[in-house]
Amino acid sequence: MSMTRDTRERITTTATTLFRRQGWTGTGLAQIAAESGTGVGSIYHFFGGGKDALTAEVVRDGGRAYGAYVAAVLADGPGDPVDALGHAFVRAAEDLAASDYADACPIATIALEVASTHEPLRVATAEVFASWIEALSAFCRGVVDDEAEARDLAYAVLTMLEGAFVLARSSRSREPLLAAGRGVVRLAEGQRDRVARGG
Amino acid sequence: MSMTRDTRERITTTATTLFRRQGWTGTGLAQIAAESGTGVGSIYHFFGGGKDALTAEVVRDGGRAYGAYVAAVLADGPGDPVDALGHAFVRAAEDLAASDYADACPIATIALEVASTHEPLRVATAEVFASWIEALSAFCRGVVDDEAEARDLAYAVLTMLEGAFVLARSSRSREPLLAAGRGVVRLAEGQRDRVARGG
DNA sequence: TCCCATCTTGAACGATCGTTCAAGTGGAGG
DNA sequence: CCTCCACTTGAACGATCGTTCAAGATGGGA
Repeated sequence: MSMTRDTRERITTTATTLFRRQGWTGTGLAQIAAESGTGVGSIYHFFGGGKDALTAEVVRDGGRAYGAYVAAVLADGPGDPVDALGHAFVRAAEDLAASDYADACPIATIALEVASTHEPLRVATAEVFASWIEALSAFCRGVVDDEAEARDLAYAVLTMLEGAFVLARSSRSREPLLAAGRGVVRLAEGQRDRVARGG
Repeated sequence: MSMTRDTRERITTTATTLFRRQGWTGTGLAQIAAESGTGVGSIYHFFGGGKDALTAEVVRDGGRAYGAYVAAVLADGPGDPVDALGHAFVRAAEDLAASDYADACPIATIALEVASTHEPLRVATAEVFASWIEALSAFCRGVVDDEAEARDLAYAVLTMLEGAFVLARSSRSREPLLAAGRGVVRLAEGQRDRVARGG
């Protein structure tokens, strides 16, 4: 019974990795079980709802973990929030290249696959994105005080990160992430200047 | 024999639609054949390489068609290039909502699915993205004269569009595209100002 | 008219999909 | 020690996957 925690955790972390790299429909439960060192029956023991239930937990937990990771990168970065944003994109580029361009956003691929085909999972991904926007909006208040403008900046940061992940994985290059990072810095800097000048 | 052109075209357009909505691994040849009004054998008649060959053509043709569509939207929009960019995001939001949040980028989902699993198709998606960056860079030269800065702006525009598509389809909302559009306008305006002021 | 290349059809193949379930394992609590 | 239950195992199910192929339909050129 001491293995309970381990097995369940191995299943979710393995599923997170495989969904991220191969997509949701492209990953079978047999592969998840095999790479977790267990059998398909154990997946159904812990996740009575089958693949859907496992995926829902992977989306929620993966989303929470990745949000915490990004928050940590922003907090550990340069003190100036604009520089911290730029730094985060450089880190993202390094991390992605280090994983051989495999491990980017843990839910983006799933989100696109289920958006028009699986309503409960679509909602799960939407909730994660919404929580990220919320957290990023709060951070962006350190750049622009206006709430609506901070939220727009948060959308700009997250959409550029997600889009850059797509281009970077496709081209196996850091350049999209680095270019997006420069864009974020210019945009945030411009917003700060605009406010400082009373715009 | 007069149906030849029609059948082949019906197959590719059906595949383009289904891949875009359900993903690549999530779409079977049987469904493509059925919704094309033909049989699986006909797919193999026109695409000897099977699903891979069909997908490669869908990626290339879909990428070319979508690039042309975006170019047309930019050309038909406001004369000022910055306003045209903003207008394009509004149009993208309207188009996406009109398709019930199903039809966004024709190759993004495929790109994420194959990036780490299918090298030939990964290269095909990368070439499409590269061609879009090339075209967008040329357009952005109308905003900033410096080639490197125009290219960075092009990366910002494309990554924001792709990322906003992910968030918009997931949340079934125009807001990510509209917010990204405002961000693009602010960024491009800032770049233009910076150059005008001799920055 | 007949030929033949082009195109269509649908059955069949082995593999894998998500799911179910019966049988077994093993360690904590009485 | 024995019971009990959480946990594991792996075989089996029907459905669908991508692919192959033999056989039939079609229609313009000799």
